[in-house]
Amino acid sequence: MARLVPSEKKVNVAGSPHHHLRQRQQQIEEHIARLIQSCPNMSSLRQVHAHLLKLPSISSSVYFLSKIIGYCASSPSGDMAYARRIFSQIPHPNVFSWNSMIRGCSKLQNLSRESISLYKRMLQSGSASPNSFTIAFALKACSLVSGLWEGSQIHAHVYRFGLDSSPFVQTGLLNLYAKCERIDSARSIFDESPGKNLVSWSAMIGGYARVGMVNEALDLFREMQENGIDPDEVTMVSVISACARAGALSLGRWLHALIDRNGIEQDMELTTALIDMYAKCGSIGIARKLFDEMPQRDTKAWSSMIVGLAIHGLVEDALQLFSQMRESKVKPNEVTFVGLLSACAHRGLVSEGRRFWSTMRELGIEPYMEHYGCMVDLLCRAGLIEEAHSFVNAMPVPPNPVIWRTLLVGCKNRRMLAKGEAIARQLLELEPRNAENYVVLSNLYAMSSQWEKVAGLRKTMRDGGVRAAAGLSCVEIAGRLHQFAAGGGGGEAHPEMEGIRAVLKEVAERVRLAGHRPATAAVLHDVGEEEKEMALCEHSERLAIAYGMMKTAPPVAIRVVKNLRVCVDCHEVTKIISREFDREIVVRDRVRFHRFVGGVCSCGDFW
DNA sequence: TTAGGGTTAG
Repeated sequence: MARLVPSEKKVNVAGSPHHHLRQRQQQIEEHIARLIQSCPNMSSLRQVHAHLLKLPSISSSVYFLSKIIGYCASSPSGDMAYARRIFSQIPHPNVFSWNSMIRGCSKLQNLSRESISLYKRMLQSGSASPNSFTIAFALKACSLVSGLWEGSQIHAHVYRFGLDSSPFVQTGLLNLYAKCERIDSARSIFDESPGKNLVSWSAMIGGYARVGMVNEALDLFREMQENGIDPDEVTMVSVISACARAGALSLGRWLHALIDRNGIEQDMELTTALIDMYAKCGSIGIARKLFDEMPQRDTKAWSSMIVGLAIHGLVEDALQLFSQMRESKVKPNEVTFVGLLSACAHRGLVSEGRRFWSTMRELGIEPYMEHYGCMVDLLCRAGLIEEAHSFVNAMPVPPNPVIWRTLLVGCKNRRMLAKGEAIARQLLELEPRNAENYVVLSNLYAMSSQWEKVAGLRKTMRDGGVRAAAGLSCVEIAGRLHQFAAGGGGGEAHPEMEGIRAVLKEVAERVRLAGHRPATAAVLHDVGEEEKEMALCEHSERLAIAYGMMKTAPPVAIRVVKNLRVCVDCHEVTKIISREFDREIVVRDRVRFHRFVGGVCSCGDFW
């Protein structure tokens, strides 16, 4: 179109030849834009491109070529390789051409790096100055790859180019810092934004939810409404997922009611978040109902339901759901297989697990650390420690601490002292500051009555300033979360501790009469048997359960969320409580659910 | 041509 463009020096007066020329040019541009936008897919775009190439005055126009790049960048079927070829033919790209390239690459995880380097090239070339679009797209790319360093540089450019007042730029920066877990920086951007809108509030709430700052997310959600801003489906996804993490069922139910009351659209993302929330808060039945009623389900919807069933020990249902997923032609992804493999591990289904491993490879899904972790866990739980160890040694990527710790736990459970020590050496070399590693090894020593080694480990931890994480359990009573720390300690004691101790005493007596003998080996302290029994009785979940017994009556279920795994003794005792006191007790530990009814646990004592 | 959202081993 270059030949059609009038010289800037000439005056563009209405009625003059230049004015007509300009009008004609606009008509052509609009026609081309419509033609490109109406393309249903890439092949028809290619046809349009080929057709227009016959007109040399148009085919070399920056406007026309940029429109084609814009199509590739925004259409779901867009082909960025095609866009790249066209872009390379533009000698002097304008800001729109650069933006389209940066945008197209920023939308795809595997091209995010290219998006950032295009942004750098744009600055170096000096052919165009970035505008708010450029910055928004480049920041998006940085947030996708957690590129904090590159993002900070763009943050500096924002001031240099005077773009700091753009709400799109502000939200882009907020989101970048939130995705890079720099939540304080994100909050500063948020606090300093003069025109907060629904998008910025939602981005901040989502940032808190993602890093597990659940209370902050929920507080901000309330504050947003107090500021007269109504949440939409995107905001709700963030608060619902915060509830899922916290295990806050009644709050989650209240939010679900709010969605219905406000007529917020329940799209696929929101329904999936609700399914995940109900599953993680112990109401797997409601989760399943929501799933069954979905008009359409994508990979994430299927995966979240499979994972939900798996953490509830409903392994057969999870596997059956996977068959249905295959029948419905929805493609499983990496996460689906994490769910399936962990389901198999929790039920000891070794051959099924191996089969899924092969299926995954056949579908062209390359296993990553989580999948290896599941396989090691699967083999260890089935007692195949040697095979698990060989599997780890044959991994094409270096095993991470989780993998070694899984193996170590396997050794501990089978009381394999020598092998456990050897693995612990590798683990502690890789991760010397994680208290959990010492605790597992210490338990292995305690189970083998190696008290001197237990004492030695405790000294190493003390000298190195490594502190074990406190066991914490929450129980929700009338919509409020009450937290308990192991031993009743860890800060301020609960105001009703006296009553709780009385319940615990009664529980201990009934449990003893039921013939239970405490499994004291789970206690790592080098102390007498009686003290060990005492220590067990004050594990955080026992305090939480006792409080639940105190404050509620059957048939209300006692729902406990714990930050660590349940120990063998607590598991046994909770089974007995559920029978002797006729209480339904649902415990979510760090990994999965245990539902105790009538003296039986849903995990089948395999966890 | 712009911003915010759902599933992931122990």
